[in-house]
Amino acid sequence: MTIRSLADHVGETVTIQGWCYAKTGKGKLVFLQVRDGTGICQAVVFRGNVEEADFETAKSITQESSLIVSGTVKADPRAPGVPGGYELDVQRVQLVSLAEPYPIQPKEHGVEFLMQHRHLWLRSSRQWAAMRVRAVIVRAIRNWLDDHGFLNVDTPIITPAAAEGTTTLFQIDYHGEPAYLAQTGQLYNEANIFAFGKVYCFGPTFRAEKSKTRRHLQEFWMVEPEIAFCNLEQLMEIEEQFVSFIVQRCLAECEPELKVLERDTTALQRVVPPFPRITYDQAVEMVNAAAARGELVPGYPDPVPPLEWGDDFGSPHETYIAAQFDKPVFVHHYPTQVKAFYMEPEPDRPEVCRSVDLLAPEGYGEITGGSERISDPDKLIAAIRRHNLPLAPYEWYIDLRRYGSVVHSGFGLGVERTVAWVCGLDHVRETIAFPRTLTTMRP
RNA sequence: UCCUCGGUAGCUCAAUCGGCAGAGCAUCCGGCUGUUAACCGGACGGUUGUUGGUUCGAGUCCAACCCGGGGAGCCA
Repeated sequence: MTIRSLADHVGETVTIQGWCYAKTGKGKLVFLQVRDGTGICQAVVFRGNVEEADFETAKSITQESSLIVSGTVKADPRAPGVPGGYELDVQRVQLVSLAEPYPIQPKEHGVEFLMQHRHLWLRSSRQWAAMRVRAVIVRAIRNWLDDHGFLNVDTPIITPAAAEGTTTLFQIDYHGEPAYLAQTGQLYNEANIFAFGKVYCFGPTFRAEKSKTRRHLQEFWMVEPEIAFCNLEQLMEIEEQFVSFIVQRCLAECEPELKVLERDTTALQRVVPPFPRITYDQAVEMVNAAAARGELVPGYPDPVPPLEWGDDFGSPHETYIAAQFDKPVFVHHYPTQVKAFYMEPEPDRPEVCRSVDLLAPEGYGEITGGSERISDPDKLIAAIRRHNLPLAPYEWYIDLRRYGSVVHSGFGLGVERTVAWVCGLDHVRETIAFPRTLTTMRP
């Protein structure tokens, strides 16, 4: 019997095993908020309805003590909880283990304190809700890809030097040879599509960036689909279907969780195809027009900074652009010089490339980044040289263009940013059970 | 790396001009039949991040360092 399904058992006598989330009392009444992992339910212990010993037990129970309660399920609009509206009229209370004084109280705490108690903080309702939404998002990701002909082929986490500069890579010792934790599985994905057509990898990735913002973790999860016989326009169609499915699945399955998180779901209901598409050129114009008017960036104290054509967007630019739309927005055809070497330049305008980022609304930033990949071996070799990268480590990658090359595209979606956006959380550290931030590795 | 804000009781915070270290919550004891972060009464609780300096006197002023929050750059 789970609290999640309490509504289906009104009038029945049920047993719940869980933990005491909170307790209040009033003389001959004790109200226990009981958690069982699926929700929170109020258990009402009235002195006249239980054995004297059980009433004394209920009175003595401390926050987070483990317990087993039996009682009759009653619908009562006064009953708090998740989903709420139902409570237990208790007949039996059994203490399993009395908890020592619990450090986390149902009130405001500082970030540092909560992070030090992450192993306990996870029990709090908002953290519980976010982890459950994350699990639904992960399942939706896999379901959609599996149902649309993508084969899950995971890529290595230990990788040799990519030669793109190792400052943002975590180095490890590979039997005497330096190796690095993967930042992406994309190059391997490109090998895999030639064997399987459509693939995705899904796993943790690592960035040793000195980033200390609400959007950054040192270790984060990314799903990277890659598709053979797919150009940039087709890629955007796939992305909008994929992202919309994820969001709609959360709306369908996570109503209690989103309520706990106090998420305004009307913004999420709008997330259906098609998403608006603008070019980098148009985005620069928008930004510079706003800068000329001295417009403020939502959430920032400063006006929109102006931009030179050819510069990559900063966070304030992305936030401003995304705020002009009430859905995620595609920005495509970035300058070739600011993007990775493997992105296909536009044939009749090589200063821009066939790349696309998807910016989430409400300041959650870039949630996907993708592109059409260079499919001609000579163009790829030229691009590698232009970026001053050594050819030797990329020989296998160039090979992919030598043996049956095709137009192909792919993208990566950051799980934590997606969870933060869907949940309306203001920091990605709350979207993963044990976040690795610039300053926190414990617990 | 840079900018910015902060560090006082287990937690969240206060302390006026540099002049006795204070509350609420939590915990413990007592009371209450509808509580929602309950309420009422009582008790317990301090190396003011560290080191040095100025001063009759420093939580408060100065210097250096440590730790944390927010942001920039970079990125998903």
